[in-house]
Amino acid sequence: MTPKKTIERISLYRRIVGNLLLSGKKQAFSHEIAKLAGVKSSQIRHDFMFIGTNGRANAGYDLQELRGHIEGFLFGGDADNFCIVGVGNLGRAILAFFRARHKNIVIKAVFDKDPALKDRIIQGCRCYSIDDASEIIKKENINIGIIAVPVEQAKLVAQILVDGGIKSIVNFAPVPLNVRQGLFIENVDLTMYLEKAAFFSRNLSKLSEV
Amino acid sequence: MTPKKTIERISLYRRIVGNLLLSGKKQAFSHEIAKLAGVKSSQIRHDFMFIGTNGRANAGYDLQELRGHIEGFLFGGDADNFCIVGVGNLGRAILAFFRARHKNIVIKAVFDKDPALKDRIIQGCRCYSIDDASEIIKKENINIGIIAVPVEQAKLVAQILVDGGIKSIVNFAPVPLNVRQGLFIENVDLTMYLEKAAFFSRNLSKLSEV
DNA sequence: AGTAGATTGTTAAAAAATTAACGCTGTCAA
DNA sequence: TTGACAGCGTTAATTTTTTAACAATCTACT
Ligand SMILES: NC(=O)c1ccc[n+]([C@@H]2O[C@H](COP(=O)([O-])OP(=O)(O)OC[C@H]3O[C@@H](n4cnc5c(N)ncnc54)[C@H](O)[C@@H]3O)[C@@H](O)[C@H]2O)c1
Ligand SMILES: NC(=O)c1ccc[n+]([C@@H]2O[C@H](COP(=O)([O-])OP(=O)(O)OC[C@H]3O[C@@H](n4cnc5c(N)ncnc54)[C@H](O)[C@@H]3O)[C@@H](O)[C@H]2O)c1
Repeated sequence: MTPKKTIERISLYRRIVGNLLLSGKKQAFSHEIAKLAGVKSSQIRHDFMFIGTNGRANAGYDLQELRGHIEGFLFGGDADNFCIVGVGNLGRAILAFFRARHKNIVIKAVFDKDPALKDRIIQGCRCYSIDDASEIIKKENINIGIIAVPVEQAKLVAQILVDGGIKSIVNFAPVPLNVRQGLFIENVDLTMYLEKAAFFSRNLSKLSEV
Repeated sequence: MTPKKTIERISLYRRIVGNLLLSGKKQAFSHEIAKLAGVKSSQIRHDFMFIGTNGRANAGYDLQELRGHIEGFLFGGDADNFCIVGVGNLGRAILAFFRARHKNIVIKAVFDKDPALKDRIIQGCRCYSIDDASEIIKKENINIGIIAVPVEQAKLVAQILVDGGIKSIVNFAPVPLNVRQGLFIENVDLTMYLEKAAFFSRNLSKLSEV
C-alpha cells in the first residue's frame, strides 16, 4: 500500500535528517528538506503523511522527533539481519561498508562457494559455504539476502535463499529475478546506470526534467 | 523526451537479447522478452517504438537485428569514456568489473587523492591525482564520471568533474547531488536499496505489486 | 488584541507511466 | 483460397506518481 517510491525517499530523508542533526540543526521546514532531497516541498509533506507527521505550522519539523518517526516507520523493533552471497569484489565492498557503519543493517553471515573462503573471517564476518546457507539463515534469523555472485549463478542462489526462508532479496547480478508471491526482490543493475548515464551524456536534450 | 524509465529498460533488453542470442535463439516474441524482463508485453512493444522497431507479426523479433537497433539507439558511434573518482572498495569493484567486460563502457582513468595511489596502474588503468582531473578529462575525452568517494567529498568532486567538462555523473555517495541545466546526474543509493528490502521483508503486505 | 505572513496536512489537479485495446499483417491448416 | 489465429505497432484508457492548491494553524510584530 505504501508506494515503493515513497519508501525510497523516506530512506533518503532519514539520512538527510541525520545529517541536519549532526550539523546542529534542531528543526527544518519541508522546503529545506526538499532542497536537500531534490524534490518539491509538497512531495515531502505528502510522503510524511505515511509516517505519521508531527510538523508544526510556522515552526517546521522537530528533527529529533522526525527522525524517531522515520525510524519507527522504516525499521522494526530489532535490527534487520542480512546475508551476502558471493564475497567477490562487490560483495566485499558492501560488507566492508555496512559492517562498519549501520546499526539497523546487520550482516550476520556471508556465503561463497570458494572453498578457500570457507570459515574465514572477512571484515569481522564469518564466511560459510553456500551449502550451509539454509541452516545458517535459520539459525541467525536472517531475513534479507544480497546476491553478488556471477550472473549465471544468480537464479540458483536466489532459490537457495528462498528455500532457506529469506523474505527479501537485493540482487546485483544483471539478470532480473522474477518476483513471486510473498517475496520482495530488488534488482540493482549497475551496468544499466552506467549505460543510462552514457546515453544522456550524448542526449542531454532528450532529458525532460531540469 | 525519451522517458528515463524507458532507457533503463532498453539497457536491460540489450542484455536479455544478448543472452538469448548466446543461448542460440534467433528470434523472440514480445511476451518472451517481457517474461525475462519482468514487464508486460505491451510495455515491450511500447518501449520498442523509441528504438525503431523491426518486429514481424507472427514471427516476433529477429534478435540479431533487434540488438543492432538497441545498440544503435543506446550507444553513440564511439565507445563512451568514463572515469572513476575514488578508488576505494567500491571504486575498485566497479573498475575491475567494467575493465574486464564492456566494450561500450571504457574506463579511461581513475582518480584518487591518496598519494600512495598516484600513477599506479590498477586493473590496467592509471590512477591520477584528483588535482589533475580537469586536464586528464579533457585529454582523454571523458564524458561520464563515477563518484565513489566518501560522502563528505562528493559535492566537491562533482564540482571538479563538472568544471573539467563532464556531462554525466553516476554518484554512489549517499548524498543527492542536485541537478543543473545541461547535466545528467544519477544518484545510486545502495543504502536505500538495503533499507527498502529490509522494510518490505517486514511489510510484505504493504507491497502492492504481484 | 489583532493582523500579516508563513507553513502545515490534506485534497484536488496535473503529469507521467503502464496497461489494454484494436486494426493490420502475415502464417498456416483445412 | 480462405478463415482463424497470433502478434506487431500504435493509440487510447487506466493507473500511479507528482505537483499544486488551499483551509487551518501558528508566530511575531504592532
Ligand atoms: N563489481 C561490480 O562493480 C559490478 C557491477 C555490475 C554488476 N555486478 C554484478 O555483481 C555480481 C558480483 O560481481 P563481482 O565483481 O563481485 O564478481 P566476483 O567475480 O568478484 O565475485 C563473485 C563471487 O561469487 C562467488 N560465487 C560464485 N558462484 C557462487 C555460488 N553459487 N554461491 C556462492 N558464491 C558463489 C565467487 O566465488 C566469487 O567470490 C556479478 O553478478 C556482477 O555481474 C558487479
Ligand atoms: N562500499 C559500498 O558498498 C558502499 C555502499 C553504499 C554507499 N557507498 C558509498 O560509496 C562511496 C565509496 O565507498 P567505499 O566503500 O569505496 O569507500 P572507501 O573509503 O573504501 O574509498 C573511498 C576512496 O576515495 C578516496 N578519496 C577520498 N576523498 C577523495 C577526493 N576528494 N578525491 C579523490 N579521491 C578521494 C579515498 O582515498 C579512498 O580511496 C562512499 O560515499 C560510500 O558512502 C559505498
